[in-house]
Amino acid sequence: MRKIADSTVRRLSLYLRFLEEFEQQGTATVSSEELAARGGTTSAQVRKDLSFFGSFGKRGLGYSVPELVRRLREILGLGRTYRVAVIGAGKIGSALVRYRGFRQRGFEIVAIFDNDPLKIGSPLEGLVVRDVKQLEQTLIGEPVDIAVIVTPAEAAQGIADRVAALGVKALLNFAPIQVSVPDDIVIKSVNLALELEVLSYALTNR
Amino acid sequence: MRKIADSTVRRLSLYLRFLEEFEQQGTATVSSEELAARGGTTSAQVRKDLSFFGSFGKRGLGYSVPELVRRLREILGLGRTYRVAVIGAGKIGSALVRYRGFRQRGFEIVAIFDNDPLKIGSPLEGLVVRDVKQLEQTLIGEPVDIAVIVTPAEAAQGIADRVAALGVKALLNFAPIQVSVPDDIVIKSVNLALELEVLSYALTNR
DNA sequence: GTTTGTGAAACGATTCACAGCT
DNA sequence: AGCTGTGAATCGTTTCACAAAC
Repeated sequence: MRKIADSTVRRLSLYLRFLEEFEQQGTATVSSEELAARGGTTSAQVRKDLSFFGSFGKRGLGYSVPELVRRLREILGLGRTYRVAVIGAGKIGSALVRYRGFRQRGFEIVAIFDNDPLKIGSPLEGLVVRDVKQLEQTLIGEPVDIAVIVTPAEAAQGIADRVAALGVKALLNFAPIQVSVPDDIVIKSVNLALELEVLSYALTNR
Repeated sequence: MRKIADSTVRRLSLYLRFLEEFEQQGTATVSSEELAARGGTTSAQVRKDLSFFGSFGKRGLGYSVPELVRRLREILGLGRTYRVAVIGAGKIGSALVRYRGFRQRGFEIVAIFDNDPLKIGSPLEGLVVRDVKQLEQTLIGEPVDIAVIVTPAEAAQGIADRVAALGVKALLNFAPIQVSVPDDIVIKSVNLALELEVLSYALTNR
């Protein structure tokens, strides 16, 4: 499949969210214009984004909401559930495990790890915090699709290397550090400090 | 000042992080090549990014680490502290308040709000959770620079409107929804569901 | 008449490549 | 000799504009 820009995929995910709202309201069809208004983009952008994957609309009419929802779910690979491991049971890690949004969208957290003896063994949302030393032995038996790294900066690269060696193909990194992984592994980073500095820049230069 | 691309600002923030490491190690100078290797980009990109703001290097030599740190801090507006209000004392909101990284980088959380009577009045990291009804009366007396929205999706737009009306010029939104604000207000969103769907897409299309 | 789908044009960001300084 | 700073070239993304479908 042709290479699709990250920005396009992100917008598709947004469109899907809006379409789900429209579906709930019982709206039958939607135009690229309406979708664009909702997402802060242009109708041409919406049509171009969709056109990479096919022709889902009817000229003069727009898009069938249920059909486009179905197609976008398919494109984004949301027809299945993903098994997720969280590494790090600190503030953000445990907040993520408790967060309902994950499971709701098909991402099931199946294990959480930490290296702090005070945390290891304690219960967390139906799971038990495991010793990160058991990462390999746990994930070999019960592989996961996605690893979420929520460790301090110093530990993040080491964990990334270990989960990569285990064959995990997707990482979501919350550690405030640049983590490098082999080409065949996809990694997305959420870097709070960086977002704040972008705001700081914007506040400063006006 | 000329419009600088968001991607450029984000890289500057990364460079700063690396330079701080170099500084701690006592490294005196660094080349664009070294900085690029550390950040997963190219030396031309590093030089171009910096060139928007001036000429900070010495040909044949590279960049003075302490000087470039100073310049980047200045460019990013990190010479001051920012007052931050967090709206929403749920899982993620309270994790943010407890997170040390904020204050370390000059972002001081001065108030946290919620609408849940069970949470209102309870202590959190030296603060007391306030009733979100008191948002206006609190922030008029003690204005903040940045509001962090950590409410459920339904409440996010309303909160954004209220803080915008209070003159807050920067928002960081964690609610899984597209929030719209007037042009003169800068907003950055961290959307977990969206990041997961980008991973899902990448896992599906390989 | 309305709205899609899409080549072509415009725009923006990255990479190249080299002159100029140390 | 080494490395920066920067115009020029390239590459990628967004916007335009219109023919085709309904």
